[in-house]
Amino acid sequence: MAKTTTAKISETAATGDAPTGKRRAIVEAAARVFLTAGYGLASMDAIAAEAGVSKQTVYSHFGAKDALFEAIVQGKCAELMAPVQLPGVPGQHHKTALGELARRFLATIFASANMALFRVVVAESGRFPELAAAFYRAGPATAVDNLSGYLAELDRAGAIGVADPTASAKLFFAMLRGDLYLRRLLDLTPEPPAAEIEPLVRQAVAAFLAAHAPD
Amino acid sequence: MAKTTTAKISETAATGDAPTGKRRAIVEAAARVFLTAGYGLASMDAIAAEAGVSKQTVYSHFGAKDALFEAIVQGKCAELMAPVQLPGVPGQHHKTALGELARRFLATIFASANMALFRVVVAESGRFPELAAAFYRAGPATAVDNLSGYLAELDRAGAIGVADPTASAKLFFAMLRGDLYLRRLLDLTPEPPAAEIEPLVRQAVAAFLAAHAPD
DNA sequence: GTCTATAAAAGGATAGAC
DNA sequence: GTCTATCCTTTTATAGAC
Repeated sequence: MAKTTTAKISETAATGDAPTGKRRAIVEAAARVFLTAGYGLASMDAIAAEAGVSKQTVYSHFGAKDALFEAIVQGKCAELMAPVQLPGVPGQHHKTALGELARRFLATIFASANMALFRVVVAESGRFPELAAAFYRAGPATAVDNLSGYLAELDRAGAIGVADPTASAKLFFAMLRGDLYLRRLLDLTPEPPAAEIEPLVRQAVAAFLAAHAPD
Repeated sequence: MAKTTTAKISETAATGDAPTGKRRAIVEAAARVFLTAGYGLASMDAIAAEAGVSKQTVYSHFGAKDALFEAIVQGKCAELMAPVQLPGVPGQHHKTALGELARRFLATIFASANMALFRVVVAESGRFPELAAAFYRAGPATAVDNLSGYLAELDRAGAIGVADPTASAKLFFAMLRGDLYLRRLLDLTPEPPAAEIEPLVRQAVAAFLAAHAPD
């Protein structure tokens, strides 16, 4: 609809960005297809059709199926883990701060888009080891780094007792993932509402603090 | 080799078991191919070749690709989770018993064969929801059931304080999986030796007991 | 039951016009 | 840059001989 006929509007930046929006359409379509069908069963035909462009256009932009897959997954890794940052408010009590972090963490990792990404990365970890490493760095490793710094502060302040901040941070997130993470990975249960994660947060924070009493 | 020519030895039970051992060969070959390539990229040709039989023989036994996949995964689910049973020795101290259970649990879930199975089940959970459910029941659910019964006993005996045995059992296994489970899922690290899981066991048991003090 | 073809379709990738 | 049409390979599944 709305043909521009022969007039060539120069809206294309040399390398990357939206020629007419087709590249963006391809990226979004590829994300949908790859994250639902998986790498093996996703077809370039299906991606082109979903994007509303020809297959050749897809190849012009990304060259090959594996390159397109890598581009999609790398992009998703960068964007989806952003919310899991440091506790936030500086003056608040550490129990409150940990609870806040826990809620944001669980909301992020249990989100359907994030679960779909993780499933695909896990499935293709053998064929695309760099993607698995990128996912781990962008997600779990970043979360642990942030929390361990905060735990070290709390230990210095005498609020809690933490001998190995990194190990304790890993333990904290592990307690939060819990059994529900397995059920989400296996697609046995839908994205849980806030009411359902609240008991998990309480259990994990309480257990963590009990295991890290000061002194 | 060793032709039986026309003589038909009646060693074939009506439905399931080894005609000449070919069915077994197909099952083992299909397991290898499916667990390394994944469902989408695994081909019936590759399975037949790996088994050393013709493709038609594979189809004669299992009918279709998805049926073969289901048979393989169901079989693996049943066999691989067997070692994760109750603590074992009846008279021992609960701290020792939990440590023993923890070691067996981690050795089981971190085993390469088990990780490969889990990756495939996760990847295909959308297309084969029954397999995902079967895996969860045979593995995590069974482990939790066993432990929660033991925890309830310990609580009645006053050894530890457990308000919700199921929730506490889930927490225990969650602490054990920890960060290393993610790294194993993503194939970022090989099967860890006993020396590497020992600190995790100690950390988890200590934290669990600290969080479940009696009274 | 098992094998050697073969059918029928789908997939990744490319050529050439506009 | 984008499209249509096409090449070649692989794939699932089946027919028919032994």
